[in-house]
Amino acid sequence: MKRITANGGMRVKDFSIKHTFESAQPLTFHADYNEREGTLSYVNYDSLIRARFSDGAAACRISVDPENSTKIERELASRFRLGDNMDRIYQNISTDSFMESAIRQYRGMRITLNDPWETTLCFILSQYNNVKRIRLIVQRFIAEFGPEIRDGDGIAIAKGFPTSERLTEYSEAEFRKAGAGFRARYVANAADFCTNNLNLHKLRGKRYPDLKEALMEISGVGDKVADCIALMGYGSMEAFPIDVWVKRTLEQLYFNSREKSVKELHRFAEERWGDYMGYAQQYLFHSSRDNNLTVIESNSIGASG
DNA sequence: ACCCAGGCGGGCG
DNA sequence: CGCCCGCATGGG
Repeated sequence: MKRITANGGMRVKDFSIKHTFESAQPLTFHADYNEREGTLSYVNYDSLIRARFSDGAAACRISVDPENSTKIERELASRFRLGDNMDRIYQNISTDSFMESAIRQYRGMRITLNDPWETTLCFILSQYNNVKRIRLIVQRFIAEFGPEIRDGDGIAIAKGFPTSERLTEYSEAEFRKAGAGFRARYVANAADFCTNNLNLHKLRGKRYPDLKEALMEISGVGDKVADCIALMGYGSMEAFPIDVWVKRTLEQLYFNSREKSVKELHRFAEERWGDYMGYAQQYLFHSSRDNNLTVIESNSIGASG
């Protein structure tokens, strides 16, 4: 699955940087990806991670700076879950023609594994919001509240993701000015709570139900956001975040467009996709959203043209 | 102009 | 438990 080649690069089967980056995960909100060049850069804690990717039918080729290739490759392997057994995952979530075509269209899209606080902040900002604007706000947070990242000579090269501790030094009004809107209060509460009351790193290793319960103690983190944090901040594959897109799609595909409660949909997902429901959710979410956006765009082009 | 977005807390019955 | 409401703000 992962092979080290002679020049130090990696080849990874069933991995697509494009589909992963575009699937509205925390990385999407703050990383810088140039599709034409195949370059990705983002800050992980205090270091700037840069890599070049080329998606291919057989595998994705990844090359990094040989200087500290071991460290960067370890970070990429963790962040993109390069160790996942995609054959087994695809086999388990290919339950019907919709899932089969989603896998065909977005093959290689991975669930990412991100820092728990980074994930928490991103998804608090995501509520009742759209992807483009979430990205805008997250990037403002980094620019205005994030730490300066410096190279070996002390020269500033980037800004990093602001820790909860750092954010306690700013006020709700400042978060509002950065575009957080009504979520500004949740951000202020969460930053304080996760700095003084709840150590997110100590939740690692907790079972999914306990993890979710603990996360929901944070004001501004409800059922859906807690599932997002469990999935993308802790790697709990039993988490199945149900947002407006997933809800609509599940109802249309499997319930003849009849309204179902989130609780019923959770039960349905657990029964249908079991241990890999988190992955099933990401393919449902991304394919329904991406195809819908494509339709809207082509419609508006046709109407205005 | 109107509608929507990876929802949540709070108030109500 | 379920239902309903307000919420800030940029883009289609």
